[in-house]
Amino acid sequence: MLTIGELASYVGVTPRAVRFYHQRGLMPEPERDASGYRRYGADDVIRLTRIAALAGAGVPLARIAELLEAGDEEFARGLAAIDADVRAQLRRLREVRATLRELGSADRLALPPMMADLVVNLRSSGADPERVDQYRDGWILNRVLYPGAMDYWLADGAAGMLGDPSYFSMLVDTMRVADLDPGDPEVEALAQRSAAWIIENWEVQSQALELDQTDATKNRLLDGHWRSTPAWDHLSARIVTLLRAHGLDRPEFDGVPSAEAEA
Amino acid sequence: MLTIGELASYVGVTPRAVRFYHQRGLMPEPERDASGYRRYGADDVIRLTRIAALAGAGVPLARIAELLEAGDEEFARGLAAIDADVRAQLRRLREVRATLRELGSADRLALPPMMADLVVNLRSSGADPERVDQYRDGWILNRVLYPGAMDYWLADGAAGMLGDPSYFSMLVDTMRVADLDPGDPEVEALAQRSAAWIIENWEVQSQALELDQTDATKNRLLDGHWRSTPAWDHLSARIVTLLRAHGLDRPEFDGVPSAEAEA
DNA sequence: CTTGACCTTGACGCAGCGTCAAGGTCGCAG
DNA sequence: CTGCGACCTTGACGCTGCGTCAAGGTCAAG
Repeated sequence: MLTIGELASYVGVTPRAVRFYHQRGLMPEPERDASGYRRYGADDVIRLTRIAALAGAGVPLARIAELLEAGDEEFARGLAAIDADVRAQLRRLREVRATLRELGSADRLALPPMMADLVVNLRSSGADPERVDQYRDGWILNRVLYPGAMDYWLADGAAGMLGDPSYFSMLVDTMRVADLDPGDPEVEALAQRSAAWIIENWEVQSQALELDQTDATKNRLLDGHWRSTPAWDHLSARIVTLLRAHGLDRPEFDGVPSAEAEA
Repeated sequence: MLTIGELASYVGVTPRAVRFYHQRGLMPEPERDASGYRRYGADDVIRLTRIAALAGAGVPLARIAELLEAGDEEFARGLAAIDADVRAQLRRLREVRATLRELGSADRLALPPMMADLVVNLRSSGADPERVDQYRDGWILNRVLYPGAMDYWLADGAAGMLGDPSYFSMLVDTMRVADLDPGDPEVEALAQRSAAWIIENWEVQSQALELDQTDATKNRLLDGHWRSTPAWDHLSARIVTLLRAHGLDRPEFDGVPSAEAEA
């Protein structure tokens, strides 16, 4: 007759695991000797071996209990179900790996690759790192709040728009003017270029925004994120003004303080 | 400003998860409004998004905290470590799947395929199911107690021995005689055939047993497992006698009651 | 004013054991 | 005979990442 330690070591598990299996009803409690030690026989070795084989394959203990009592076909069906489970886990992990690769760096975290590329390029263009962080976070925010718009935008227009060198150069300039005086002529020049670019791409831009329910709370969050320097406030106010003068408007613009109110 | 439920739903997690992240220090506790509700802003949305992205990739929360504070290279190194981790999990799961396939049915559980095949064939040969169970369990026991012997045996001799039709026919007969009278001539005939077969394969058999330390406790377990009917007891006693008469012996034989003692 | 949907803190539950803690036992060496 | 170290016993807490009550307060709409 074996003690619990011997039993466990033969099968390759720990005594604690064996006691746990008793508690869960996977194995019957064996008889005790005079001093209260558990004493095991050949049957217990066999049963524990079968349990360990299933547990090692990742089968949940509750299911092991059923499987060991089940007939052969039921056993096979149970295993098939477990295999399907394992396959699902494998798929999950593979996706996770893909995600991890996509992440690659902090700038890629939570952003689709195309956006992330833009952020990375912007950073290496010598722009103020904190502004780049802010730009990146703005996209994250946008994506979370208006995922439909982002998807549409990426699928339909981004290849052309985000790859456009003139967009990138606008971006670099936008980063640069953040800390200038709002009245600086560079700010006004950038507002003109930006408005022109938006007008050119108006269709794609506004269509995208139709896909999600725009919502005052969300817009306030986005506005709040961008409103950080006087130059940027002025810039966005000017752009809105220019667009409206061109007959283009969006409900979202209402949150932006008008250039007139500033003065 | 957002409530915890809004924040959570935007990012796609539950309020409970957000509170948990606070507790673990992944996110700072935000300010409360007049009635004690947590109020969140854009920064919180961004941070939570980044957290959720990492958590969704299976990164342990403790590590997420470090990663979010880390610089870009450290971030990349951290991700590489996590990726290695995920790869290890993938390997594990793939092994598990292989094991599951190998299991296939209750008879294959905890047995190498070759043994399992034998058991399956034996079962379909019409042998008494309970005897087949006992035979199968005997192999499981053997494998657990003397794994070295099993490995050697399978690698070196099993292909020839276990595939041998005469071994299989012996096996079928062994199942059949279990409930006969020990004095039945069939039992004696089987003993003769079995002894002859063992003598023929003596080298492989005894070499295998040298690989593990044979141990009285283990042998008692094995003996106890087989000693179940008078006919089988007699059968094994006769086989041992015949082998010894041929000059072949093993320490393990000592546990088997001699045919003379029976009489 | 009443609902119903949120919010608050606090606590337990889940899987599968690992890991003390505090005490009793076994077997062997001195 | 006595120690000593390696076992055994039960009981209880710890780990991960939240889910899920419970018991109460709050908010917005009808």
